[in-house]
Amino acid sequence: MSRVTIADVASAAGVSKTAVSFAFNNPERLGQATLERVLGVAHDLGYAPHPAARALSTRRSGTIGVLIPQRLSTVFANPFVSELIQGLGELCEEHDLAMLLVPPLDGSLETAIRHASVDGFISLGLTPDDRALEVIESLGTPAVLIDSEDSSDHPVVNVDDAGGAAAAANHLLALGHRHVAILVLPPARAQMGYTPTANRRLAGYNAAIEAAGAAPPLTVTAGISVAAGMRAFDSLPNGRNRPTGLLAMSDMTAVGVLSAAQTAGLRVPIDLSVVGFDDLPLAAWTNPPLTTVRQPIVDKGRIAARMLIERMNGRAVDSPAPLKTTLVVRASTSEAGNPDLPNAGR
Amino acid sequence: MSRVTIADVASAAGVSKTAVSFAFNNPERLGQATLERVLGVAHDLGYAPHPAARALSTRRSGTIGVLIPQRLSTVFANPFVSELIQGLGELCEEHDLAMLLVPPLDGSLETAIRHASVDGFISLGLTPDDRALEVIESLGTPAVLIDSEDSSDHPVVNVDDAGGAAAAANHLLALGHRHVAILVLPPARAQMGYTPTANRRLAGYNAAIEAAGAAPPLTVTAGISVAAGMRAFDSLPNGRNRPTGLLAMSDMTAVGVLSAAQTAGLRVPIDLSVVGFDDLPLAAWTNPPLTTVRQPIVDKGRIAARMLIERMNGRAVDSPAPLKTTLVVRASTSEAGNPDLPNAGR
DNA sequence: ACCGCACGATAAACCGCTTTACTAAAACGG
DNA sequence: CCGTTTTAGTAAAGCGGTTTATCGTGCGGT
Repeated sequence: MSRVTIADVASAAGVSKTAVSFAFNNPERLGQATLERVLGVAHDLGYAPHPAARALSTRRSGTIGVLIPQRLSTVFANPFVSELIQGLGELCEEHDLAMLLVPPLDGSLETAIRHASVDGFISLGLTPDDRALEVIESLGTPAVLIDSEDSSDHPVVNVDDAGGAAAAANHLLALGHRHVAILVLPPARAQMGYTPTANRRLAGYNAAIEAAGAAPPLTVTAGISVAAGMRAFDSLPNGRNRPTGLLAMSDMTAVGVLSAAQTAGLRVPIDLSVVGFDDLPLAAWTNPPLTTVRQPIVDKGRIAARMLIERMNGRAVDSPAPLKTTLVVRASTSEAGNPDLPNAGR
Repeated sequence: MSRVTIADVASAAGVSKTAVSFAFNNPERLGQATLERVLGVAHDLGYAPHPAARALSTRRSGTIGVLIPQRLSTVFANPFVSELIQGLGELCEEHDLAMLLVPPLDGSLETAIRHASVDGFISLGLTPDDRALEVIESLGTPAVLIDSEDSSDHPVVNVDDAGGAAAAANHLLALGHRHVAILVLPPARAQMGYTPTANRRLAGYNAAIEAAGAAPPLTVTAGISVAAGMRAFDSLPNGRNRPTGLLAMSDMTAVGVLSAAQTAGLRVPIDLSVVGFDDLPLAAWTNPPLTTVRQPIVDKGRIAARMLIERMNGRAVDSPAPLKTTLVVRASTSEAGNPDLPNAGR
């Protein structure tokens, strides 16, 4: 019942293990006749080299690891990750690589990293000083960071978060909104500051608002989920103090706001304008369709994977310029209503 | 620069490799003093056993493989997979397992399977006679099938597709729809028949329609994507031959229909009722919110993972009864309009 | 007839860890 | 005080491949 090994093939074909190995990895070193015979026997026996043995001896696993900063069930609730994986996946398939999801192992991403048999890591949203990255460093495994800060150690692929955020804020400001609230992303991992991404977006929002001379915005922390968006909406001040425009750092959060606002009896966008971030596919189908900042998530994955593969092949790469973000105006934003009119009740 | 190995730790601690190994895997076989010393040295050196070496020698990789029947970019465009991964992920984290995504390797799932270093496989939507499963068989790796047919070889976790489909069809019929079309899922892999899932749902729809004595439904093949849904809608007969009710086998397809129908000037649900399948989270936010058949996707993942882990530990498990599906009525369905009235144009 | 050289194939070391004997020393029982 | 367990630790044999260095052989050249 046990797996057919290289020795089985060798003896069945009447050659040495070396010959079998060469048949697969170095065919030109074998005579035509034996090559075919070995390959034939191997195929008949259904032989395939044991991945772990191969990995041990070649020091290559043919796998890239994707560091999941939180529990899989929370991270995969955000379609952002799916998009990213589509991009990463494209390159993986192109290069015959498998993809290992690496979530924290009993709470520790560091130990998970140590246990992962991969040739390279993609990290999502970790600050360059995260302990996890030190471990990767000490392992000598190449890595590419997505949504991080420029770091001397690893190349980073980012988008123009600040620019996108500013565009979103300016959009609301141009529509006459003067009372705006920001829904800021929580830290990726416990007891750390905002993620680099959140910081840049926050800066972008604030800069635009300040430049317009509007009131400093209210900021509320809201996770990346519909439920978090609903909670965030509910925690907003009510009545005439309620902001007329909301800047969410994630489409999922924005969807939650949409939903909570409407069940509270508000009309979107008439009573409340909301703009998201990401432009996930679902942003086009929400009710109303979501105005949001588009970032090229799939590209991000593609580019990061391409860079990682380069690094895995020993070539140096440097971080590309931040990818463009663009505001996509749909139907969740409109002119600010007259704040003196009574709003629909809650 | 090279990785710190067990020999390094051994010599640094003045013991044998065996002792170091015992320190981690068999602590009780070491004296208190040496145990602590070894552990200390190992920690200081940042030692972690090489995963491949460990896997080779223990014949365990601490990883489960998820067979992706198509390209990652197409499969992950369907939030269904994200949900499933959330379920699988919960159990993986609980049992300290990593998760390897295994898409076809140059077009062949079989070779991808051979190259995957995993302790077990989860398969999505493969028929029990798929060649891929034979390979798994020959490897002696345990597997659990999701959305397949009962098979003597592997346990299967399914939902009550037929029941759900019948409920959906009956819903439309009860609303007076007599002219209904079915959007059936395409085969999972080239040159194969419908997926087991598609077959069961089709049977459920047809049984209900037949029982109601309604006209045999038009069936159109439509992939699981918004674009496919849009195409499917466009391919429908126009004018008074256009069905008044649509049964989609996936929420994504249904969303595409929603969108295409509305841009064609139809009002949903007045001119066209559509019901999806899955009850993905996004079904609640579409415009209008989608009537759909709910299946417990996350549970499916959880249960499948639990079963696989049991099997990996040598215990036999048998397939559970199909999980319940329930119709969730939202706003994309309503009474059939009078077919004699002119419909809004296309 | 001899030398040198491709060519084809192989033996053996190695990758880094686990685990099965096996041994030396210490504890124990009578 | 001696034989018998226990305890603490080790040497060495795998696990299943890859790869370097080596070895026959048949062949062309002079």
